[in-house]
Amino acid sequence: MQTALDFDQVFAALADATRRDIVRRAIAGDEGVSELADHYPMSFAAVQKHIAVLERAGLVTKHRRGRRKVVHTNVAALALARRLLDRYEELWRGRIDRMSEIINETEEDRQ
Amino acid sequence: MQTALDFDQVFAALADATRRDIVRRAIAGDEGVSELADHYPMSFAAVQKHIAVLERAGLVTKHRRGRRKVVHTNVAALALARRLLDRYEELWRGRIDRMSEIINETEEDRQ
DNA sequence: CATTAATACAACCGTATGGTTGTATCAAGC
DNA sequence: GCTTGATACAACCATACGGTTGTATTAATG
Repeated sequence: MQTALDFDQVFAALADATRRDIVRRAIAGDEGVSELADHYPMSFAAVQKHIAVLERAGLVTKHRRGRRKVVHTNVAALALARRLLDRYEELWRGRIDRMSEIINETEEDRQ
Repeated sequence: MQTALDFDQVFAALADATRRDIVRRAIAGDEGVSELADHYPMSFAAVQKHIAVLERAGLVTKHRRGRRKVVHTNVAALALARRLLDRYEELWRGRIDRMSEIINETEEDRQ
């Protein structure tokens, strides 16, 4: 059920084009691991590992659906990552007064 | 002058707490490399390398200011990263019709 | 219940990453 | 123009990462 979201893991997971593409495809949430794997020019096991990275980061989840395991993007995790970037921008625009208090590595945020 | 923004590099750069903290501090844009380095429990060279990673990703720039080189966050790059996440969320909310056309790895976006 | 499609996991390999120390360059200031 | 504060860069090390192949587990289905 994923505890605290770890920005290190989230951003590291997003730092790979294949994984971002998996995230995008898994938004639809209708493909299993091997179906996803078919889209990429690498082994099934490699894609499986990519999905595992995304899963550990909390960006996707797997749900058994018949004999497959369907991969589903966790939009909440994406939203949290986006909000961190938002706050940097707000900081820049000067909307926030006390810099130090706001972003003290919000690693302890819960989703 | 930084050409195309590479999401791999941007997200990889953000996948480290020290670097995110540097990004945050460099929003103020008033600290040089060694001043930044003082905040972290690692060698000056290590921080220098972190800044180099951020610079290569286009997230910060350095400008000579007196005898120091002041580090300055490039908010535009942050905004582009945020926009990618935005689009995933929009995709999820079903606001966009033809999935395939929209996010085909927008790596070729210019800033 | 035996088969087999689908997924998981382990071992391995080359390269990248994050840190270190040491040396070199650069530009202010005396 | 020499000194020195500030930054850059190279070499090195341990560990993590992205890929491979091979084997094991799981659970629908005939």
